[in-house]
Amino acid sequence: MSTTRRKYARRLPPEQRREQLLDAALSLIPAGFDTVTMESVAKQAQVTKPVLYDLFANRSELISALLEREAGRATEQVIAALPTDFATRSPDDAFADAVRVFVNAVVEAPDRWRLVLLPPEGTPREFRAQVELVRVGILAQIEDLAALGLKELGGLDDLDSGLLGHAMLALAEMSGRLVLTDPDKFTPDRLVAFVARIAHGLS
Amino acid sequence: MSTTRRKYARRLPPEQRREQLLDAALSLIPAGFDTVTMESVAKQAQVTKPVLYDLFANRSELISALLEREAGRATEQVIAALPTDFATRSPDDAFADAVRVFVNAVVEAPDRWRLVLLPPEGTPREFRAQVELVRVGILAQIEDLAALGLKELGGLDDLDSGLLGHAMLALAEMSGRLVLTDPDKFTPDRLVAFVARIAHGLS
DNA sequence: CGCAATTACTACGCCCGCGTAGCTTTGTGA
DNA sequence: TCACAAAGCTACGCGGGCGTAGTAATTGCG
Repeated sequence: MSTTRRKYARRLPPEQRREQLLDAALSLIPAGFDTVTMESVAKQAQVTKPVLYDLFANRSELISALLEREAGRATEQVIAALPTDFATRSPDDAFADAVRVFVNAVVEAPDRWRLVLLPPEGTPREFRAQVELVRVGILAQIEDLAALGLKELGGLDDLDSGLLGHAMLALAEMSGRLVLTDPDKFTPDRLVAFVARIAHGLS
Repeated sequence: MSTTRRKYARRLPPEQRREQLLDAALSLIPAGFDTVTMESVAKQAQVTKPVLYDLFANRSELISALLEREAGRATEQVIAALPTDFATRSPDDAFADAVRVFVNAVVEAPDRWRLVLLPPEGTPREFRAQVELVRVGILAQIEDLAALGLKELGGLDDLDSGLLGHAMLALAEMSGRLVLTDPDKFTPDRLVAFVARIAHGLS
């Protein structure tokens, strides 16, 4: 019973192998994080475990590296969405625009954003912490912007500025989720129009 | 080396044992769902595995029973929060009141609601599905109410009624999350005042 | 063309959670 | 009081994911 030897996988330099392994892992996530085992990733990448262990010390490191990569890319997209000026537009238009850019980012990289907005089963604590961290950063920026906007508009002293940022973020996230779960019904345009209407109602 | 025999646990009728085991499981959840193993639950309840297996066929059934119990209790609380009439109050007041009742429910059973609003690591697909189902039901009710409210107020044709319900739910959930994570800063009163202000702004 | 470095593979051992077979204690009612 | 049903317990086998020690194929460079 000569155990048939497996065909050698194509040799790859570590850099490339690393990316390929992360891609393999990413592709498994939709089925739930628990299915992202060292075994399954190796299999998915058509490679054996020791190869995986050459590049990532253990499961934790693999997951961590994967999430770092994706979170980084996601963050960049959000940063791009945040308005920085009120010179040209009124604050509520600025908010609507930010939501527009954000929703478009979601539409363009749905898999990535599903990870953030609708995390699958078994999402590691670590990742949620990372997302939360980014969220807090974003929130701070939104709050600054909101404060600026309020000052510019004036006379909205009855609006709780400490909650406004949270609400804006909540609405943006709601929009992102809706466009992910039901893109036909909830188009970017429709969502943006709605949040614009809400923002407008406030002033 | 006579293996010292463990002291017999107090004998309990199945009904009672069942509840106790579910309580034990519930108490483990904050540390993440993965830590809710048959072993850990048995240990927590000061009982051995076969006892557990007498009452729950397998891990899946245990978790399922636990979630069913908690989801049921949570649902009752929400149903109670929903307004049913507009006779006495204006629609935006009705919404604010609903949020008030809801936030109070969260404050009164934080562990339960943390499970729903801030699910811990390893939350089973099954539970998320269950929550989602309830959510959809609630959403439908909210949408009905919102439609009714809009009709009553009249002249708000520019407001996207298909999104209003989602937004209301999103704000309510945001409120629940905030009161869970930072109860000192975000008191029920403050949260309610804020959503009331938003609702008011719309009309 | 052959050899050394690099990359990949085989084959284990370990641990831990699941689930079960079969025995032991408790405590109630006849 | 004691028998026997109900409730618990011990002790194991299985499977699967983790991580590693040692070996084999590939490939590029002289």
